[in-house]
Amino acid sequence: MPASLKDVAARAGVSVGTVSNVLNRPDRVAAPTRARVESAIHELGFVPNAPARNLRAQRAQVLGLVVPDISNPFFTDVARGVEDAALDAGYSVMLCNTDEQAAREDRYLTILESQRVSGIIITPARQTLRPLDRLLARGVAVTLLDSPRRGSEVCSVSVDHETGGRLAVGHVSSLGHRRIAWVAGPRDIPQVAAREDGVREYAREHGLTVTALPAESMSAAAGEEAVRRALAQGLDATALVCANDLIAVGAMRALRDSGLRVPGDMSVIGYDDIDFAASAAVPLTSVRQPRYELGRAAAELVVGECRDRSTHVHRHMDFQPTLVVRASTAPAPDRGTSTTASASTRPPVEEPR
Amino acid sequence: MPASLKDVAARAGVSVGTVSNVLNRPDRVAAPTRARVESAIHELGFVPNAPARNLRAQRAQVLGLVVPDISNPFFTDVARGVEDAALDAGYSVMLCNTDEQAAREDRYLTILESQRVSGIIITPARQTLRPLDRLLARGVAVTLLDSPRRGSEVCSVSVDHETGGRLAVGHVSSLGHRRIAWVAGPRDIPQVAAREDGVREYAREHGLTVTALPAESMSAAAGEEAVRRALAQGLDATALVCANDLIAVGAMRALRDSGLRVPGDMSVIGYDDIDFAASAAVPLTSVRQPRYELGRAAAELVVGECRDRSTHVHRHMDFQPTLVVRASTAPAPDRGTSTTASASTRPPVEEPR
DNA sequence: TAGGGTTGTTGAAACGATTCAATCACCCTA
DNA sequence: TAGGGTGATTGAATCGTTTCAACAACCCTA
Repeated sequence: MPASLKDVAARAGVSVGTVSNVLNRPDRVAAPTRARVESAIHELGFVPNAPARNLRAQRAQVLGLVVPDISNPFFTDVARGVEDAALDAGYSVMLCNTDEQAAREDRYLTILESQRVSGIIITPARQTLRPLDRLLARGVAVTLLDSPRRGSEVCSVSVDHETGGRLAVGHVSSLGHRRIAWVAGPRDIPQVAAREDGVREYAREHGLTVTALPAESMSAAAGEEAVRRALAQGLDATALVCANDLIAVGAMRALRDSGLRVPGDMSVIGYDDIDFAASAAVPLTSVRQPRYELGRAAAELVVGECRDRSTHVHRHMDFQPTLVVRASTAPAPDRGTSTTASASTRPPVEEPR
Repeated sequence: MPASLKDVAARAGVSVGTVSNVLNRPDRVAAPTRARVESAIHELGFVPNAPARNLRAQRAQVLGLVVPDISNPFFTDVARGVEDAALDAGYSVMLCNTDEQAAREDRYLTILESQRVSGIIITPARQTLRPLDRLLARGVAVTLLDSPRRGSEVCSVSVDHETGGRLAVGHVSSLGHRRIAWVAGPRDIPQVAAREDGVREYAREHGLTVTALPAESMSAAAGEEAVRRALAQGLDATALVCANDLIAVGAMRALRDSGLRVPGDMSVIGYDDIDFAASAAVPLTSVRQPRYELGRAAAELVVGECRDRSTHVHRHMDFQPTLVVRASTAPAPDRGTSTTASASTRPPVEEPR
C-alpha cells in the first residue's frame, strides 16, 4: 500500500536511480525530470522508508539518549537541548531511561546497537566505559554527558562539578559558616563525587568542618530521611550543602518538620537550580548548570563526529556553574545564641530570569 | 566488521535460515543445532540488525511519543510510564517534543512515518486528527493521550478533566468562596477547555461568579503575568482556580509580590499535582492525575493494537483525578473584613505519599 | 565528420534479515 | 522392504533503498 521509490519511478516514467538522485543529489538531475519526479512524489504521498535507507547506509539517523532518570528536571532540560539540536541536524532521538540500573543500561545499549544508531549521548550508570566498548568498536559516536572524562576515546560535555562544589561551600563559608554538613547520595555517582571533592578541598583549604550525611539516593525523600536521621542524632552544623536540589528540598522538609527555620537556624544550598528552586517554601540558593546548553552541545558534538568521522577529534567541553543566591542561605548564627535569625540579617535576594 | 546472520551461520555450519529460526522460533530447531548456533552468536558478539529486520517486517519495533513539552513534569512522568511499558514489550521509544507548534508536530509525524514506527502515543498540538490520517491509513496504531476522544478510529487514555475542573472549583466553593477567578492558558488546548467547562458548569449550577484571567501559555511566567495584570486592574475574587500547577506557582509569586497572602487573602488551587506542589512556598492544593499510569496504559494499548490488529477494538480509558488538599486553600474571608486570615482557620493539611 | 567532453539516466548489485516451499534424513509400520 | 509420516534444515525470494559503472544523447572542436 505505501508508495515506494519504484512506484514513484513508474509514475514519473524514470528509473528508481533517478528518483533516488532527486532525493539525495537534486543537482545531478535535469530540471524538467526533477519536476516530474517531485510531482509524482507529491501525488503518491511518498515517504521514504527509513529502515531500508538505514540498512543500506549501515547506520540509522538516530541518536540514543541514555540517562539515569528523565523525571529529574536536570535531564529533562538536557533532553530538550539534545532533541532540538538533533532535529536541526536531521536526527531523531531514542529515549533510554536507565533508572541507574546497570542491567537496564546494558539492555538499552544492546537495543541501540541493534538499531544501528549513529551516536549515543550517555550519563553512564557506573564508573566504567566497558559496556560502551562494543559500540565504540562499531564506530558509534559517543559523548559522555555530565560524567568525568575518561581517556580520550570519546567526547564529553560536563559541568565543572568540583568548581560547583567549591562555589556552594564557598558561599556559606563567606556567610560565616564553619561547620558544614554535606548531604549526598551514593558516592559512586561520579558527579556527586566531584562535587564532594570540591566541597572537601575548599573546606580543607579554609579550615571548615565537614560532616557527611549519606542519603540513599538523589531524591527529595532520601534527603528528607537523611537529614531527619542526622537531626535525631544531634547534628552539629549550621549549613547544609546538598548534592542536588531534590535533596535540598527534602532536607528543608525535614528541617521544617523539626521546627528548625531556614535560613535562621540552618542555611541550605542546593545544586542544579531546577525550575522550582525559586518557588520552594524558602526560595533555594543553588548552583546553576546550563542544562539545555549542555544537551545541545552534546548533540552537536555527536552529530559532528557522525558527519565527519575522519577529521573529528574528541573534545571535552566544560561548562561553568554559577551561584544563584536566594533566601535559603544567611549569615551563620553566633555560636550558642538564639536559633532565630531576624529577617534583616538576610543577604539581598537575587532572582535571575 | 559487525557480524551478520551469514557469519553466524558459517561459523555454526548451518544455513542462515536456521540461525534465524534459533532467534525467532527456537522450538523449531533441534537442541544440539541450537546450542551450536547460540555459541556462535555468543562468540561473534552478534547483534541483529534492526533496520534489516524492520525493512523485512514493514514496521519497526518502535513507538513514537509526541508531546507538547517534555519539560512539563506531567509529560515527564507520562514518558516514564510509556517507556517502562514499551521496554517490557520489547519496543523502543522515540521522543518527539512539539513545543505545541503545529509545524514541528507535522515534521515529527513525517519522521515517524518514515521510520515506520508501529505505534504513536500523542497529545496533538491542535484540535484536528488530520495530520494523523496518513499514519492511520498506513495502519499505525495511535493512542491519544490526555486529549478528548474523537471518533472511534483510535484508542485514547485521558483524565476526566471536566470532573477535575468541578473538583477544583467544588473544593473552594465548599470553603465558602463565591467569586472565583479561572487562570488559564489558551482555550484551544483541549485539556484546558475541558477543565474550564467543568469549572463553569459547576459554577453555574451553584451560582458562583467566574472571572477568566487569560494567560499566554501554561507556564509559571504566564501565570505570574496574568495575575499581576488582573491585580493591577482590581481583581474581584477570593480564590484562583488555575489550569495547572505551573500557572498556580506563578500566580502565587505574583500574589506574594503584591503583598497578598495565600491562603489568607486568596486561596489558590492548581492542577496536576506536580512533584513540587507539596514544597511550594505555600504547599499547593491541587488536582492529581495518575500520570505514570496514564503513560503505561497508553503504551499498553498501543502495543496491544500492534500485536493483534485483527481482534483489536479501540478503547477509551478514563482516569479519575483526585483532590489533594494542602495549605494554599482556606475558608473565604468574610466580605469586607480584614485580608489577614488567622492560621487557625485553615483546614487540616493532608499530605499523601 | 570523427572523436572527445559533458550531462543525464539507467540497471543491477548490494545491505541483512524473514519466510516458506522444497528437500533431506529418519523412523515406524504394513 | 517399500511407503508414509514426522521433524529438521536449506535455499532463494523479498523488503526499499543507495551507489556506481555503463550507457546514451548531445554539443563542440579539429
